Amino acid sequence: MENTMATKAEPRRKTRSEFSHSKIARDLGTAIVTGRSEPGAILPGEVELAAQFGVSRSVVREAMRALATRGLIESKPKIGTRVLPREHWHLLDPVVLQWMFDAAPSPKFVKSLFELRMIVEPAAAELAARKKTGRHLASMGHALEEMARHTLHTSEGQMADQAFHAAILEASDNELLVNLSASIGAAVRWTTYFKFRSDKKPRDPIEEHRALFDAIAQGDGEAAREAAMSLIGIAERETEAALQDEV
Amino acid sequence: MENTMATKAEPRRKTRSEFSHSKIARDLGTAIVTGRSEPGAILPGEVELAAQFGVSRSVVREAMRALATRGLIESKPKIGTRVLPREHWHLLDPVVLQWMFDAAPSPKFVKSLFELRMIVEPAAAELAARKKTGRHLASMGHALEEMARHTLHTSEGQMADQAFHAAILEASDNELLVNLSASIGAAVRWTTYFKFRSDKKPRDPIEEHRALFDAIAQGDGEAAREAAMSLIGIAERETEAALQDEV
DNA sequence: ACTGTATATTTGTCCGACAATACAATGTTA
DNA sequence: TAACATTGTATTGTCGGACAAATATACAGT
Repeated sequence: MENTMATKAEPRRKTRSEFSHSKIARDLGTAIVTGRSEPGAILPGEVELAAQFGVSRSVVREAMRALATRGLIESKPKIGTRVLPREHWHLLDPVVLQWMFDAAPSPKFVKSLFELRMIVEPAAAELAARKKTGRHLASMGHALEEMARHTLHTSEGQMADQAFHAAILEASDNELLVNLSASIGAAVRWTTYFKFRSDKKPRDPIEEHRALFDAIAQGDGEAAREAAMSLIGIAERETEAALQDEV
Repeated sequence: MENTMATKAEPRRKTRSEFSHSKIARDLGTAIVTGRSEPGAILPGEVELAAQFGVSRSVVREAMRALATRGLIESKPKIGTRVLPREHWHLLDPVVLQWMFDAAPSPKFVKSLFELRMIVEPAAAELAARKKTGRHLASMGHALEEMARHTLHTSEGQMADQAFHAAILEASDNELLVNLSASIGAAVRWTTYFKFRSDKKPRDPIEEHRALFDAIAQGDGEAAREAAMSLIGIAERETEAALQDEV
């Protein structure tokens, strides 16, 4: 979605020039989720914001609409635009999640997120072990090979990692699980990939991935569940390390 | 949120006059989630839609922005506005979920949703049993009393039901679980409340609620998990019945 | 003290115009 | 003929100004 991924291989990947309203939504959105704009506070008026950003009021309004749709703000005539309390935020919206992780999410939030992953993803793996088809196993196997060949230090290996987990979710045959885990997994993985300082690279948990694959291939739901939990545990430790490494 | 709830008791609850862009977003959004606008199709141009709805292009654009934020559509110059394939939709967005259930969701979707609930909510109940505080138990107990007094056939009883489940989620001390389960539970419960034909009212699962409360109060995670699963099973059967009853 | 009214401020909506984009068609050249 | 460059064109993106609607605040009246 957001083209955060910088593949230096490609000569000049079409940047898909970001539109103004999108940029402004991100500016205001990150200000909110990072706490720079406190819940309950009133944002500057639309005309003032338009002046600040050097755009027309229409653009500001479209950005506002995007934020309101994500439960971050609420606008009323004569009142202005108020930052909503945190419990209204759509924290599982992929973009909101991205904004949270682009900054430094609180340890408690990270803990909550991995608590949720510990609930959902092992269950998804178990379902996948029960409902898998040959096609799913083929994509998983292929992705696993690619991961092993390129390692997670290359963008090809990272793509393969994503593909592997996406294939598991697809195999679970539950579109809601796909929706939920995909956005979470994506946000967290990109964070890990990009924020790690060069001297402490995350290791390749290739053995654990293979264990998960084998469990699913053999239809062993319980083993799949445990393998998934093991992988999430690794991811949690690495995410915490990556976030601590920031400034 | 949407004021679908018609409490005939109150004299004239402030209707909070719906804004045009919101109405148009709902019109187009329901057309998409119900399949009347097929994924891949190009919607009419903004000027044409503005004419159809009798509003200005700005209003149409704000509605579009809201839909795009929910992953339903994508707009590009010269191309137009395309309905995105289903896997892009934010199916767990409360409003999208509401739109799905305002119409007749496919049996497979309902099955997926309850599969997810069966994963998440028992886990939340288990967490609540471990992390509960006196304050949480107090609200749960109060809500339970109210439910028993008013029954689910009154709006007071329905509010109490919502409050009971909300208190459990709060007790789990995980804001992401709250976010996830709250919107799902709300959409499904409202559907059940309002779509049931008058001759087949849902029964009050007051015993099961009390069992869940007791398990949490005693800190018995396993019993809480099982009580929650039992309640979801009941809800699933009643939701299916309510949806089948539609025309 | 309370109630109703006036006002001011901010968002909501409208209109008309131009710019940017990316597909389609056409022409150009090897 | 086929690959490539150019132009055309339809649609969204952005702009600017204006008015309408809503509502908190201040004020007047009882």
